[in-house]
Amino acid sequence: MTKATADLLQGTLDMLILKTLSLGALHGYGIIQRIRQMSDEMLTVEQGSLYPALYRIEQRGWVSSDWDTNETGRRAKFYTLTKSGRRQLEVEEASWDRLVLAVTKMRRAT
Amino acid sequence: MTKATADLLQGTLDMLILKTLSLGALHGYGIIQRIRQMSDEMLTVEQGSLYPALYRIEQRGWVSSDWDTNETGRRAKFYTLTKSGRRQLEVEEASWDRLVLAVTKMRRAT
DNA sequence: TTAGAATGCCTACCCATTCTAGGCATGGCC
DNA sequence: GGCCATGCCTAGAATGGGTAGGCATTCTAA
Repeated sequence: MTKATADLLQGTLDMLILKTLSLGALHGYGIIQRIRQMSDEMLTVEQGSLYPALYRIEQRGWVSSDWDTNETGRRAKFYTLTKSGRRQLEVEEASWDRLVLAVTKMRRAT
Repeated sequence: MTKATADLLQGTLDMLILKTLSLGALHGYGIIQRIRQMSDEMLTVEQGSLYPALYRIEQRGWVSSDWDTNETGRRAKFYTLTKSGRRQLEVEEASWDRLVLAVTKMRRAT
């Protein structure tokens, strides 16, 4: 049984959430869908991973949330990236790049 | 206090170990050094991460080990990549590539 | 010569994060 | 009415990397 999507590596989810929100405020369920489509269906985030992650991220001040109504008239909790969240996104992208670079070096080594 | 090296993402260590051993058998302490130098000092694996990882990896049949003597005459436990380990390395490199690709797509998305 | 650094292996415990597997409510559609 | 999609949430398991020790041997510098 081949999985359609790879498991995330631990530590990447925050970056993906912050990146998603950097394109505009969104509610949890929508974040999952947006990550799927932005990654061409390669990444799937489980609800059981997302909601605790959102909680953590909000505690750290990287997002703020408000209950609102979406375009179809349903209540949903919208998350907005804060200034500090935007900085955090840069930090996480930088260390992601750093790791990818390091692994690339390793892969090339002989 | 800035860290000289980033923490690894959970799930990358096995790949790094297997990759290192794909260049030739080596003992634990040497694996740590080789990972450091192959990554241009960007990656540091702690002993407390490495030895349990080697144990796991050996249990899974990806490496085999033998006590031997190194070039300086000291006893050390040398790990050798098995056939199955070589396949596993390919698998892990493929899913690493897949993840990097997916994240790259996400980063480019608007 | 002797202290300490480097080499070498190992373990117990901590900690963070993701996944599995549920639960619940509402709304749209057949 | 029944089912699926949308929407939020939680408890607990599993994973795996880090911290912080312990131990023995060899090399090196004061």
